[in-house]
Amino acid sequence: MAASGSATVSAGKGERTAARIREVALDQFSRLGFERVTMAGIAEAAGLSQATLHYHFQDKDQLWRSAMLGLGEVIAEEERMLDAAQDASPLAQLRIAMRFFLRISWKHPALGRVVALEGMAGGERLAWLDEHVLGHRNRRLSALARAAIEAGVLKPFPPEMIVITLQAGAAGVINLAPLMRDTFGFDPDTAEGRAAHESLVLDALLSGFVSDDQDA
Amino acid sequence: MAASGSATVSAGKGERTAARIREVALDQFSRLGFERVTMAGIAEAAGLSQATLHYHFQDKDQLWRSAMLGLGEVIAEEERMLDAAQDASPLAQLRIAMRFFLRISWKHPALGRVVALEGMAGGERLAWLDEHVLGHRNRRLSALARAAIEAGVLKPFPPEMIVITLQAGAAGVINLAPLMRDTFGFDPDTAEGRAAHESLVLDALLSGFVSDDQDA
DNA sequence: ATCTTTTTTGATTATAAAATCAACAAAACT
DNA sequence: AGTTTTGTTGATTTTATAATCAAAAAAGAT
Repeated sequence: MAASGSATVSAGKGERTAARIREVALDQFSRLGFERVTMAGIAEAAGLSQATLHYHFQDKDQLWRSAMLGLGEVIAEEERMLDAAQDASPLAQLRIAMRFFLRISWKHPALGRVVALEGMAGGERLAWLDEHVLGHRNRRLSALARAAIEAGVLKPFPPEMIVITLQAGAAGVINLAPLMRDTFGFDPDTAEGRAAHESLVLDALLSGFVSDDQDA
Repeated sequence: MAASGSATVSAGKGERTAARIREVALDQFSRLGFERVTMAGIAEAAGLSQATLHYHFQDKDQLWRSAMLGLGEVIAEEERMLDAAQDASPLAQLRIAMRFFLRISWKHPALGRVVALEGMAGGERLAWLDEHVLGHRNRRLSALARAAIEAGVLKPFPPEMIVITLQAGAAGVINLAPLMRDTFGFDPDTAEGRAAHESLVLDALLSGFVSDDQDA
Protein backbone atom coordinates (compact mmCIF):
# COMPACT_ATOMS: atom_id res chain seq x y z
CA MET A 1 0.00 0.00 0.00
CA ALA A 2 0.99 3.65 -0.22
CA ALA A 3 3.51 4.12 2.58
CA SER A 4 4.49 7.76 2.81
CA GLY A 5 6.69 8.69 5.67
CA SER A 6 7.07 12.22 4.42
CA ALA A 7 4.16 14.49 3.67
CA THR A 8 1.30 13.63 1.31
CA VAL A 9 2.57 16.54 -0.77
CA SER A 10 5.17 14.83 -2.92
CA ALA A 11 3.52 11.93 -4.71
CA GLY A 12 5.79 8.89 -4.49
CA LYS A 13 7.45 7.56 -7.59
CA GLY A 14 4.70 5.05 -8.10
CA GLU A 15 1.93 7.60 -8.16
CA ARG A 16 3.83 9.73 -10.61
CA THR A 17 4.25 6.98 -13.15
CA ALA A 18 0.67 5.89 -12.65
CA ALA A 19 -0.38 9.44 -13.46
CA ARG A 20 1.72 9.48 -16.60
CA ILE A 21 0.21 6.19 -17.70
CA ARG A 22 -3.29 7.51 -17.10
CA GLU A 23 -2.53 10.60 -19.14
CA VAL A 24 -1.23 8.69 -22.14
CA ALA A 25 -4.05 6.18 -21.83
CA LEU A 26 -6.73 8.88 -21.76
CA ASP A 27 -5.36 10.46 -24.89
CA GLN A 28 -5.22 7.20 -26.79
CA PHE A 29 -8.49 5.78 -25.54
CA SER A 30 -10.35 8.95 -26.43
CA ARG A 31 -8.82 9.20 -29.85
CA LEU A 32 -9.07 5.59 -30.90
CA GLY A 33 -11.56 3.85 -28.66
CA PHE A 34 -10.98 1.00 -26.28
CA GLU A 35 -10.09 -1.83 -28.65
CA ARG A 36 -7.87 0.07 -31.04
CA VAL A 37 -5.62 0.87 -28.13
CA THR A 38 -3.01 -1.68 -27.07
CA MET A 39 -1.26 -1.99 -23.75
CA ALA A 40 2.00 -2.17 -25.65
CA GLY A 41 1.16 1.07 -27.45
CA ILE A 42 0.45 2.90 -24.22
CA ALA A 43 3.60 1.50 -22.66
CA GLU A 44 5.70 2.66 -25.56
CA ALA A 45 4.19 6.16 -25.59
CA ALA A 46 4.79 6.40 -21.85
CA GLY A 47 8.33 5.08 -22.13
CA LEU A 48 7.67 2.07 -19.93
CA SER A 49 7.46 -1.65 -20.29
CA GLN A 50 4.15 -3.35 -20.74
CA ALA A 51 4.60 -5.19 -17.46
CA THR A 52 4.75 -1.90 -15.59
CA LEU A 53 1.27 -1.06 -16.78
CA HIS A 54 0.03 -4.27 -15.24
CA TYR A 55 1.84 -3.52 -12.03
CA HIS A 56 -0.07 -0.24 -11.61
CA PHE A 57 -3.37 -1.32 -13.11
CA GLN A 58 -4.82 -4.77 -12.84
CA ASP A 59 -5.93 -4.96 -16.45
CA LYS A 60 -6.86 -2.88 -19.46
CA ASP A 61 -10.37 -2.29 -18.16
CA GLN A 62 -9.14 -0.89 -14.87
CA LEU A 63 -6.75 1.38 -16.66
CA TRP A 64 -9.57 2.66 -18.84
CA ARG A 65 -11.75 3.40 -15.83
CA SER A 66 -8.93 5.10 -14.03
CA ALA A 67 -8.18 7.27 -17.06
CA MET A 68 -11.83 8.23 -17.39
CA LEU A 69 -11.98 9.39 -13.80
CA GLY A 70 -9.54 12.08 -14.88
CA LEU A 71 -12.32 13.48 -17.02
CA GLY A 72 -14.61 13.30 -14.03
CA GLU A 73 -12.47 15.88 -12.27
CA VAL A 74 -12.69 18.24 -15.22
CA ILE A 75 -16.46 17.93 -15.19
CA ALA A 76 -16.58 18.45 -11.45
CA GLU A 77 -14.84 21.75 -12.05
CA GLU A 78 -17.54 22.75 -14.50
CA GLU A 79 -20.18 21.84 -11.96
CA ARG A 80 -18.56 24.03 -9.32
CA MET A 81 -18.68 26.87 -11.81
CA LEU A 82 -22.40 26.29 -12.22
CA ASP A 83 -22.86 26.19 -8.46
CA ALA A 84 -21.31 29.64 -8.27
CA ALA A 85 -23.77 30.93 -10.87
CA GLN A 86 -26.90 29.44 -9.38
CA ASP A 87 -28.63 32.80 -9.11
CA ALA A 88 -28.28 33.61 -12.80
CA SER A 89 -31.11 32.84 -15.20
CA PRO A 90 -31.25 29.32 -16.70
CA LEU A 91 -30.22 30.68 -20.08
CA ALA A 92 -27.30 32.55 -18.59
CA GLN A 93 -26.22 29.37 -16.81
CA LEU A 94 -26.40 27.45 -20.07
CA ARG A 95 -24.22 30.06 -21.73
CA ILE A 96 -21.73 29.77 -18.91
CA ALA A 97 -21.75 26.01 -19.20
CA MET A 98 -21.23 26.13 -22.96
CA ARG A 99 -18.40 28.60 -22.69
CA PHE A 100 -16.74 26.44 -20.08
CA PHE A 101 -17.37 23.33 -22.15
CA LEU A 102 -15.54 24.92 -25.06
CA ARG A 103 -12.61 25.89 -22.94
CA ILE A 104 -12.16 22.45 -21.41
CA SER A 105 -12.87 20.72 -24.70
CA TRP A 106 -10.00 22.47 -26.43
CA LYS A 107 -7.80 21.81 -23.42
CA HIS A 108 -8.92 18.21 -22.90
CA PRO A 109 -10.24 17.07 -26.27
CA ALA A 110 -10.57 13.63 -24.77
CA LEU A 111 -13.84 14.59 -23.16
CA GLY A 112 -15.92 15.10 -26.27
CA ARG A 113 -14.28 12.21 -28.03
CA VAL A 114 -15.08 9.77 -25.29
CA VAL A 115 -18.68 10.89 -25.18
CA ALA A 116 -18.98 10.42 -28.93
CA LEU A 117 -17.24 7.08 -28.97
CA GLU A 118 -18.98 5.38 -26.10
CA GLY A 119 -22.25 7.23 -26.48
CA MET A 120 -22.67 5.65 -29.90
CA ALA A 121 -21.59 2.17 -28.98
CA GLY A 122 -23.67 1.78 -25.85
CA GLY A 123 -22.95 -1.12 -23.55
CA GLU A 124 -21.18 -1.51 -20.25
CA ARG A 125 -18.58 1.16 -20.65
CA LEU A 126 -21.22 3.75 -21.47
CA ALA A 127 -23.27 2.73 -18.44
CA TRP A 128 -20.19 3.10 -16.27
CA LEU A 129 -19.40 6.53 -17.73
CA ASP A 130 -22.96 7.63 -17.22
CA GLU A 131 -22.89 6.63 -13.59
CA HIS A 132 -19.44 7.85 -12.66
CA VAL A 133 -18.64 10.74 -14.97
CA LEU A 134 -21.31 12.14 -17.26
CA GLY A 135 -24.82 11.48 -16.05
CA HIS A 136 -25.20 13.97 -13.25
CA ARG A 137 -23.94 16.87 -15.27
CA ASN A 138 -26.02 16.06 -18.34
CA ARG A 139 -29.20 15.79 -16.31
CA ARG A 140 -28.40 19.08 -14.68
CA LEU A 141 -28.00 20.79 -18.05
CA SER A 142 -31.21 19.18 -19.21
CA ALA A 143 -33.04 20.61 -16.20
CA LEU A 144 -31.65 24.05 -17.04
CA ALA A 145 -32.90 23.74 -20.61
CA ARG A 146 -36.32 22.66 -19.37
CA ALA A 147 -36.49 25.65 -17.03
CA ALA A 148 -35.48 27.98 -19.84
CA ILE A 149 -38.20 26.56 -22.05
CA GLU A 150 -40.79 26.98 -19.34
CA ALA A 151 -39.67 30.57 -18.89
CA GLY A 152 -40.27 31.05 -22.60
CA VAL A 153 -36.68 31.95 -23.43
CA LEU A 154 -35.82 28.74 -25.30
CA LYS A 155 -37.80 27.25 -28.15
CA PRO A 156 -39.99 24.36 -26.97
CA PHE A 157 -38.05 21.30 -28.12
CA PRO A 158 -37.35 18.27 -25.92
CA PRO A 159 -34.72 19.60 -23.51
CA GLU A 160 -32.73 16.38 -23.75
CA MET A 161 -32.41 16.88 -27.50
CA ILE A 162 -31.38 20.48 -27.04
CA VAL A 163 -28.63 19.57 -24.62
CA ILE A 164 -27.29 16.79 -26.83
CA THR A 165 -27.46 18.89 -29.97
CA LEU A 166 -25.65 21.78 -28.31
CA GLN A 167 -22.88 19.56 -27.06
CA ALA A 168 -22.55 17.50 -30.21
CA GLY A 169 -22.57 20.63 -32.32
CA ALA A 170 -20.04 22.40 -30.15
CA ALA A 171 -17.75 19.37 -29.95
CA GLY A 172 -18.02 18.64 -33.67
CA VAL A 173 -15.36 21.08 -34.81
CA ILE A 174 -13.06 19.91 -32.03
CA ASN A 175 -13.58 16.18 -32.42
CA LEU A 176 -13.53 16.21 -36.19
CA ALA A 177 -10.42 18.34 -36.54
CA PRO A 178 -8.65 15.45 -38.34
CA LEU A 179 -11.50 15.22 -40.85
CA MET A 180 -11.47 18.98 -41.38
CA ARG A 181 -7.77 18.87 -42.11
CA ASP A 182 -8.20 16.03 -44.61
CA THR A 183 -11.30 17.39 -46.30
CA PHE A 184 -10.80 21.13 -46.26
CA GLY A 185 -7.13 21.53 -45.53
CA PHE A 186 -8.41 23.64 -42.65
CA ASP A 187 -7.03 23.34 -39.14
CA PRO A 188 -9.49 24.71 -36.59
CA ASP A 189 -7.02 24.32 -33.74
CA THR A 190 -5.32 27.69 -33.93
CA ALA A 191 -5.77 30.81 -31.85
CA GLU A 192 -8.03 32.41 -34.47
CA GLY A 193 -9.84 29.16 -35.10
CA ARG A 194 -10.70 28.73 -31.45
CA ALA A 195 -11.88 32.31 -31.18
CA ALA A 196 -14.09 31.97 -34.25
CA HIS A 197 -15.40 28.71 -32.88
CA GLU A 198 -16.33 30.19 -29.52
CA SER A 199 -18.23 32.94 -31.22
CA LEU A 200 -19.88 30.48 -33.59
CA VAL A 201 -21.09 28.32 -30.72
CA LEU A 202 -22.38 31.13 -28.54
CA ASP A 203 -23.71 33.48 -31.21
CA ALA A 204 -25.09 31.01 -33.75
CA LEU A 205 -25.47 27.50 -32.36
CA LEU A 206 -26.86 28.46 -28.98
CA SER A 207 -28.76 31.49 -30.16
CA GLY A 208 -30.66 29.37 -32.66
CA PHE A 209 -32.48 27.80 -29.72
CA VAL A 210 -33.40 31.11 -28.13
CA SER A 211 -36.99 32.15 -28.70
CA ASP A 212 -37.44 34.76 -31.40
CA ASP A 213 -38.98 37.29 -29.08
CA GLN A 214 -35.92 37.24 -26.83
CA ASP A 215 -32.67 38.96 -27.52
CA ALA A 216 -29.98 36.46 -28.39
CA MET B 1 -13.83 -13.19 -62.77
CA ALA B 2 -17.52 -12.50 -63.16
CA ALA B 3 -18.59 -14.76 -66.02
CA SER B 4 -22.24 -14.20 -66.83
CA GLY B 5 -23.58 -16.00 -69.82
CA SER B 6 -27.12 -14.87 -69.13
CA ALA B 7 -28.09 -11.23 -68.71
CA THR B 8 -26.46 -8.87 -66.22
CA VAL B 9 -29.91 -8.61 -64.66
CA SER B 10 -29.94 -11.46 -62.18
CA ALA B 11 -26.97 -11.12 -59.89
CA GLY B 12 -25.25 -14.51 -59.68
CA LYS B 13 -25.18 -16.43 -56.45
CA GLY B 14 -21.80 -15.02 -55.61
CA GLU B 15 -22.86 -11.40 -55.90
CA ARG B 16 -25.88 -12.03 -53.74
CA THR B 17 -23.91 -13.44 -50.84
CA ALA B 18 -21.30 -10.72 -51.24
CA ALA B 19 -24.09 -8.17 -50.90
CA ARG B 20 -25.38 -9.83 -47.77
CA ILE B 21 -21.93 -9.82 -46.26
CA ARG B 22 -21.49 -6.14 -47.07
CA GLU B 23 -24.79 -5.31 -45.45
CA VAL B 24 -24.00 -7.10 -42.20
CA ALA B 25 -20.50 -5.66 -42.22
CA LEU B 26 -21.68 -2.07 -42.67
CA ASP B 27 -24.03 -2.37 -39.75
CA GLN B 28 -21.41 -3.81 -37.46
CA PHE B 29 -18.54 -1.59 -38.56
CA SER B 30 -20.56 1.57 -38.11
CA ARG B 31 -21.89 0.58 -34.75
CA LEU B 32 -18.69 -0.74 -33.24
CA GLY B 33 -15.80 0.57 -35.28
CA PHE B 34 -13.28 -1.42 -37.26
CA GLU B 35 -11.46 -3.30 -34.54
CA ARG B 36 -14.37 -4.26 -32.37
CA VAL B 37 -15.79 -6.16 -35.33
CA THR B 38 -14.55 -9.68 -36.03
CA MET B 39 -14.68 -11.63 -39.24
CA ALA B 40 -16.16 -14.51 -37.29
CA GLY B 41 -18.87 -12.24 -35.93
CA ILE B 42 -19.83 -11.02 -39.37
CA ALA B 43 -19.78 -14.57 -40.71
CA GLU B 44 -22.07 -15.74 -37.95
CA ALA B 45 -24.51 -12.87 -38.41
CA ALA B 46 -24.58 -13.57 -42.14
CA GLY B 47 -24.99 -17.32 -41.64
CA LEU B 48 -21.77 -18.18 -43.43
CA SER B 49 -18.39 -19.58 -42.61
CA GLN B 50 -15.47 -17.31 -41.98
CA ALA B 51 -13.66 -18.75 -44.98
CA THR B 52 -16.45 -17.60 -47.27
CA LEU B 53 -15.83 -14.03 -46.25
CA HIS B 54 -12.25 -14.41 -47.34
CA TYR B 55 -13.35 -15.91 -50.61
CA HIS B 56 -15.40 -12.82 -51.48
CA PHE B 57 -13.16 -10.22 -49.89
CA GLN B 58 -9.42 -10.47 -49.74
CA ASP B 59 -9.17 -9.31 -46.15
CA LYS B 60 -10.92 -7.35 -43.45
CA ASP B 61 -9.75 -4.05 -44.87
CA GLN B 62 -11.18 -4.79 -48.29
CA LEU B 63 -14.47 -5.79 -46.75
CA TRP B 64 -14.56 -2.55 -44.82
CA ARG B 65 -13.91 -0.51 -47.94
CA SER B 66 -16.52 -2.40 -49.87
CA ALA B 67 -19.08 -1.87 -47.12
CA MET B 68 -18.31 1.85 -46.98
CA LEU B 69 -18.95 2.19 -50.69
CA GLY B 70 -22.54 1.33 -49.82
CA LEU B 71 -22.67 4.62 -47.97
CA GLY B 72 -21.19 6.27 -51.02
CA GLU B 73 -24.33 5.37 -52.94
CA VAL B 74 -26.52 6.96 -50.31
CA ILE B 75 -24.49 10.12 -50.51
CA ALA B 76 -24.59 10.07 -54.29
CA GLU B 77 -28.36 10.12 -53.98
CA GLU B 78 -28.14 13.25 -51.86
CA GLU B 79 -25.89 14.85 -54.42
CA ARG B 80 -28.39 14.12 -57.20
CA MET B 81 -31.01 15.84 -55.09
CA LEU B 82 -28.76 18.87 -54.86
CA ASP B 83 -28.17 18.78 -58.60
CA ALA B 84 -31.90 19.00 -59.10
CA ALA B 85 -32.08 22.05 -56.86
CA GLN B 86 -29.17 23.94 -58.38
CA ASP B 87 -31.28 26.97 -59.17
CA ALA B 88 -32.45 27.46 -55.61
CA SER B 89 -30.60 29.88 -53.33
CA PRO B 90 -27.58 28.56 -51.45
CA LEU B 91 -29.50 28.69 -48.19
CA ALA B 92 -32.43 26.81 -49.69
CA GLN B 93 -30.00 24.18 -50.98
CA LEU B 94 -28.47 23.85 -47.53
CA ARG B 95 -31.93 23.33 -46.06
CA ILE B 96 -32.63 20.65 -48.63
CA ALA B 97 -29.34 18.96 -47.87
CA MET B 98 -29.99 19.04 -44.14
CA ARG B 99 -33.47 17.63 -44.50
CA PHE B 100 -32.16 14.85 -46.70
CA PHE B 101 -29.29 14.23 -44.31
CA LEU B 102 -31.77 13.71 -41.50
CA ARG B 103 -33.84 11.32 -43.52
CA ILE B 104 -30.92 9.15 -44.56
CA SER B 105 -29.31 9.36 -41.14
CA TRP B 106 -32.34 7.88 -39.43
CA LYS B 107 -32.58 5.27 -42.17
CA HIS B 108 -28.86 4.48 -42.37
CA PRO B 109 -27.47 5.48 -38.99
CA ALA B 110 -24.22 3.96 -40.15
CA LEU B 111 -23.38 7.14 -42.04
CA GLY B 112 -23.09 9.53 -39.13
CA ARG B 113 -21.47 6.94 -36.94
CA VAL B 114 -18.73 6.22 -39.42
CA VAL B 115 -18.02 9.90 -39.89
CA ALA B 116 -17.76 10.41 -36.15
CA LEU B 117 -15.66 7.32 -35.59
CA GLU B 118 -13.11 7.77 -38.33
CA GLY B 119 -13.26 11.55 -38.40
CA MET B 120 -11.93 11.61 -34.85
CA ALA B 121 -9.32 8.93 -35.26
CA GLY B 122 -7.73 10.23 -38.42
CA GLY B 123 -5.36 7.97 -40.29
CA GLU B 124 -5.60 5.88 -43.42
CA ARG B 125 -9.20 4.89 -43.20
CA LEU B 126 -10.29 8.50 -42.85
CA ALA B 127 -8.17 9.49 -45.82
CA TRP B 128 -9.77 6.73 -47.86
CA LEU B 129 -13.27 7.77 -46.79
CA ASP B 130 -12.53 11.35 -47.63
CA GLU B 131 -11.37 10.45 -51.10
CA HIS B 132 -14.00 7.88 -51.99
CA VAL B 133 -17.09 8.73 -50.00
CA LEU B 134 -17.27 11.97 -48.06
CA GLY B 135 -14.93 14.60 -49.40
CA HIS B 136 -16.70 15.76 -52.53
CA ARG B 137 -20.01 16.23 -50.80
CA ASN B 138 -18.54 18.05 -47.81
CA ARG B 139 -16.64 20.46 -49.99
CA ARG B 140 -19.79 21.09 -51.96
CA LEU B 141 -21.73 21.94 -48.82
CA SER B 142 -18.90 24.16 -47.70
CA ALA B 143 -19.04 26.04 -50.99
CA LEU B 144 -22.78 26.53 -50.50
CA ALA B 145 -22.19 27.91 -47.03
CA ARG B 146 -19.54 30.26 -48.35
CA ALA B 147 -21.88 31.52 -51.06
CA ALA B 148 -24.63 32.05 -48.50
CA ILE B 149 -22.26 34.04 -46.33
CA GLU B 150 -21.19 36.19 -49.26
CA ALA B 151 -24.82 36.82 -50.06
CA GLY B 152 -25.25 38.00 -46.49
CA VAL B 153 -27.81 35.37 -45.54
CA LEU B 154 -25.55 33.36 -43.23
CA LYS B 155 -23.51 34.77 -40.37
CA PRO B 156 -19.86 35.19 -41.32
CA PHE B 157 -18.18 32.22 -39.66
CA PRO B 158 -15.70 29.94 -41.42
CA PRO B 159 -17.92 27.93 -43.77
CA GLU B 160 -16.06 24.73 -42.98
CA MET B 161 -16.93 25.15 -39.31
CA ILE B 162 -20.54 25.85 -40.14
CA VAL B 163 -20.87 22.71 -42.22
CA ILE B 164 -19.24 20.51 -39.61
CA THR B 165 -21.24 22.03 -36.77
CA LEU B 166 -24.50 21.57 -38.63
CA GLN B 167 -23.78 17.96 -39.39
CA ALA B 168 -22.36 17.11 -36.00
CA GLY B 169 -25.27 18.83 -34.30
CA ALA B 170 -27.84 17.15 -36.48
CA ALA B 171 -26.25 13.72 -36.13
CA GLY B 172 -25.78 14.08 -32.38
CA VAL B 173 -29.25 13.01 -31.36
CA ILE B 174 -29.12 10.10 -33.81
CA ASN B 175 -25.64 8.87 -33.00
CA LEU B 176 -25.99 9.34 -29.27
CA ALA B 177 -29.36 7.64 -28.93
CA PRO B 178 -27.77 4.99 -26.65
CA LEU B 179 -26.41 7.70 -24.36
CA MET B 180 -29.76 9.47 -24.28
CA ARG B 181 -31.46 6.26 -23.25
CA ASP B 182 -28.95 5.63 -20.47
CA THR B 183 -28.78 9.20 -19.19
CA PHE B 184 -32.30 10.51 -19.67
CA GLY B 185 -34.36 7.38 -20.16
CA PHE B 186 -35.38 9.12 -23.36
CA ASP B 187 -35.51 7.32 -26.71
CA PRO B 188 -35.34 9.79 -29.60
CA ASP B 189 -35.94 7.08 -32.18
CA THR B 190 -39.74 7.17 -32.29
CA ALA B 191 -42.10 8.75 -34.78
CA GLU B 192 -42.63 11.79 -32.55
CA GLY B 193 -38.96 11.97 -31.64
CA ARG B 194 -37.91 12.06 -35.28
CA ALA B 195 -40.47 14.72 -36.08
CA ALA B 196 -39.35 16.88 -33.16
CA HIS B 197 -35.77 16.37 -34.21
CA GLU B 198 -36.36 17.45 -37.80
CA SER B 199 -38.01 20.59 -36.59
CA LEU B 200 -35.24 21.21 -34.07
CA VAL B 201 -32.56 20.90 -36.73
CA LEU B 202 -34.26 23.08 -39.33
CA ASP B 203 -35.88 25.66 -37.08
CA ALA B 204 -33.27 26.04 -34.36
CA LEU B 205 -29.90 24.58 -35.33
CA LEU B 206 -29.82 25.82 -38.90
CA SER B 207 -31.67 29.05 -38.24
CA GLY B 208 -29.10 30.02 -35.64
CA PHE B 209 -26.65 30.54 -38.49
CA VAL B 210 -28.99 32.70 -40.54
CA SER B 211 -28.24 36.41 -40.37
CA ASP B 212 -30.49 38.34 -38.06
CA ASP B 213 -31.80 40.61 -40.78
CA GLN B 214 -33.03 37.60 -42.79
CA ASP B 215 -36.15 35.63 -42.08
CA ALA B 216 -35.29 32.22 -40.72
C1' DA C 1 25.65 0.04 5.45
C1' DT C 2 22.07 -3.31 5.70
C1' DC C 3 17.57 -4.70 5.22
C1' DT C 4 12.76 -4.21 3.42
C1' DT C 5 9.52 -2.63 0.40
C1' DT C 6 8.29 -0.72 -3.88
C1' DT C 7 8.90 -0.39 -8.65
C1' DT C 8 10.42 -2.00 -13.10
C1' DT C 9 11.61 -5.25 -16.50
C1' DG C 10 12.61 -9.26 -20.03
C1' DA C 11 10.89 -13.37 -21.13
C1' DT C 12 7.05 -16.30 -21.36
C1' DT C 13 2.29 -17.94 -21.65
C1' DA C 14 -2.44 -17.75 -23.05
C1' DT C 15 -5.88 -16.26 -26.03
C1' DA C 16 -8.45 -14.36 -29.58
C1' DA C 17 -8.83 -13.23 -34.12
C1' DA C 18 -7.15 -12.89 -39.12
C1' DA C 19 -5.70 -15.39 -42.85
C1' DT C 20 -4.76 -19.69 -45.54
C1' DC C 21 -5.52 -24.11 -47.77
C1' DA C 22 -6.87 -28.46 -49.39
C1' DA C 23 -11.01 -30.72 -50.17
C1' DC C 24 -15.74 -30.73 -51.20
C1' DA C 25 -20.33 -29.03 -53.29
C1' DA C 26 -22.99 -26.48 -56.48
C1' DA C 27 -23.70 -24.17 -60.76
C1' DA C 28 -22.76 -23.27 -65.41
C1' DC C 29 -21.30 -24.72 -69.73
C1' DT C 30 -20.31 -28.23 -73.86
C1' DA D 1 -23.55 -37.05 -69.52
C1' DG D 2 -19.22 -35.17 -68.43
C1' DT D 3 -16.17 -31.09 -67.71
C1' DT D 4 -15.01 -26.64 -65.95
C1' DT D 5 -15.80 -22.80 -63.19
C1' DT D 6 -17.61 -20.76 -59.12
C1' DG D 7 -18.73 -20.94 -54.42
C1' DT D 8 -18.39 -22.95 -49.70
C1' DT D 9 -16.43 -25.18 -45.82
C1' DG D 10 -13.68 -27.42 -41.66
C1' DA D 11 -9.34 -27.58 -40.06
C1' DT D 12 -5.03 -25.32 -39.58
C1' DT D 13 -1.54 -21.74 -39.33
C1' DT D 14 -0.10 -17.19 -38.22
C1' DT D 15 -0.20 -13.11 -35.87
C1' DA D 16 -1.32 -9.65 -32.56
C1' DT D 17 -2.11 -8.68 -27.97
C1' DA D 18 -3.46 -9.22 -23.00
C1' DA D 19 -1.77 -11.14 -18.99
C1' DT D 20 1.69 -13.50 -15.85
C1' DC D 21 5.96 -14.31 -13.36
C1' DA D 22 10.44 -14.68 -11.56
C1' DA D 23 14.21 -11.82 -11.10
C1' DA D 24 16.54 -7.45 -10.90
C1' DA D 25 16.87 -2.56 -9.80
C1' DA D 26 15.62 1.49 -7.19
C1' DA D 27 13.81 3.79 -3.24
C1' DG D 28 13.06 4.11 1.42
C1' DA D 29 13.53 2.80 6.25
C1' DT D 30 16.60 1.42 10.36
